[in-house]
Amino acid sequence: MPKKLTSRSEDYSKWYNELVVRADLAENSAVRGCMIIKPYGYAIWEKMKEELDKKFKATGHQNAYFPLFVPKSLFEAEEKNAEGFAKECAVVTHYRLKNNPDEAGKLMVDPEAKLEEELVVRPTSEAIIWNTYKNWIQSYRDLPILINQWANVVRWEMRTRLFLRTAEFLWQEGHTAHATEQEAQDETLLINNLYADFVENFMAIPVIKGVKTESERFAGAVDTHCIEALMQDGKALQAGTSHFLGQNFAKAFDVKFATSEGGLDHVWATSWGVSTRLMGALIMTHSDDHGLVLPPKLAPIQVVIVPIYKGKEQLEAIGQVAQKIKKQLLNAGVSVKFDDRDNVKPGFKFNDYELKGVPLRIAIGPKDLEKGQVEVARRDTLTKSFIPQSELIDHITTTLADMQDTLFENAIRFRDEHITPVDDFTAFQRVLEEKGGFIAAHWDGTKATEEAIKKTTKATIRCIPYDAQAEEGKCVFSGQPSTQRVLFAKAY
RNA sequence: CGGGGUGUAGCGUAGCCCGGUCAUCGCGCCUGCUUUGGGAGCAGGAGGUCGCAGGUUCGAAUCCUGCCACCCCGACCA
Repeated sequence: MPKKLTSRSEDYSKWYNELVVRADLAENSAVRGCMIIKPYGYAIWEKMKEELDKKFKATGHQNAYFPLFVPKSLFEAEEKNAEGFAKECAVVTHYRLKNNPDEAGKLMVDPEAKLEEELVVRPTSEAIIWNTYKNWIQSYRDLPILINQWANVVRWEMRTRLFLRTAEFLWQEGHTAHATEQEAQDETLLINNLYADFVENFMAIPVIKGVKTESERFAGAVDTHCIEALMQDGKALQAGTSHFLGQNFAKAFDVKFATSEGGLDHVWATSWGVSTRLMGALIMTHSDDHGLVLPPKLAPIQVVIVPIYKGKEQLEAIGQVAQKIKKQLLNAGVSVKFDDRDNVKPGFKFNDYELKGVPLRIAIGPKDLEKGQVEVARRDTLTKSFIPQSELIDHITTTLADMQDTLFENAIRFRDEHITPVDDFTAFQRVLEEKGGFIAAHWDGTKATEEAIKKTTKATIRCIPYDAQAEEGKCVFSGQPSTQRVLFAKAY
């Protein structure tokens, strides 16, 4: 755990924000609660998009795009969904500005240009998409529809935080329509497992797969499946969700299809999404006091080559070797940058690439040229070693693979050490206060208990894990009988 | 919307209690030379309506009033 994160959450907050800014990932925009994702940060997002897209397509999904604006009447069609998001909607009411007659050079909203019907800026796209699906679906032959869209959405949150909760954020949202309940249930599970696979094996962030309780469920869903991650400060982060929507939206938007048996039925639906929030998870899972640590699979730059030289002649000699190495690495499928900038010193570059989380750094100086070696530094362990140039490519590829595994293993170890089984409420509060992390405790299954625990401890039920084992016990709060443990935590 | 805090150069800050050559310092930026194996050194330089608007005073970054913005803690949330 980074040493700057050891005391109060306030320090963590400061550390996190500073890290984000200094690692050149993002900054706050002039627009309240919005975020400017800088090129280096966006490159990471693009790597994530690319990998997710591959997975979606491999499972039969297609990309499409739907409008940013949702007419209010459509938005309110599915009552629970509308109610759940109503408090955080940006709304377009006018379509024109005009010159302000009272103040030269200033504009005002033209009262003549009031929209007949307000447009909601999508906080999520179920409404506009289901209104469209209505026209696309007549027969069971039109099903399933398996569509994903990459988009921005707006949720007017009270308090925002870079990557974790911004007023506008980027995400993908999948919206599928199926002929049978079973098929929709299978889809929900398929995607939640796909998310888990992506987050664990690509981002090296361990997650717990599970189902949300009723009060944590997506507005309008029958069931919400999720993946929950644990951050270094002991708080949980919902990293992705996959919802089984039942026939709620089909009924709200009157989407019926002719079944193969000649009947008429409402279609079954799912929706699912992950967002730029995952980048927040990335930062808070792997980073240390030296900056970001990126798992090699999603690092935009996997290897950086830094020359150490005096004068042009040395730079040229080193440059030749560096270019050769660069070419070999590129051929081996490794992304490389040769940083021959002359206006900053090597020490500056070392620190800069550590801050940016570049997995491996190769330094080449005159001494190395003589010995036919290079210095290789590893970001995660901050260790250095000298490698003969002849063995370099092998060394790099195996080390990158090893880093990916090691980061994941370390994160799993941390996570597992922070899952604490607890059987009485005093211990519950103490563990939450002193240690943080997940608490595995019995729960009587009632909303009232969940509410009461949240009120007294700020901890919520993160999920009922898929792999929760049947076990007789008593609710940690009410003492009522319970059949399995659920996971509690303070969450972002 | 409740409670607390902060607004001084691109960023981070000193000064405010106790009004008067106080607009301080660091980072960054520009120019030049020297540097380059872990965030360079020296010299010179540019950059400010002290959040905004009133008020008190001979005089306000400093005191008073109002407003605005941001941050933190609650409620809400991917």
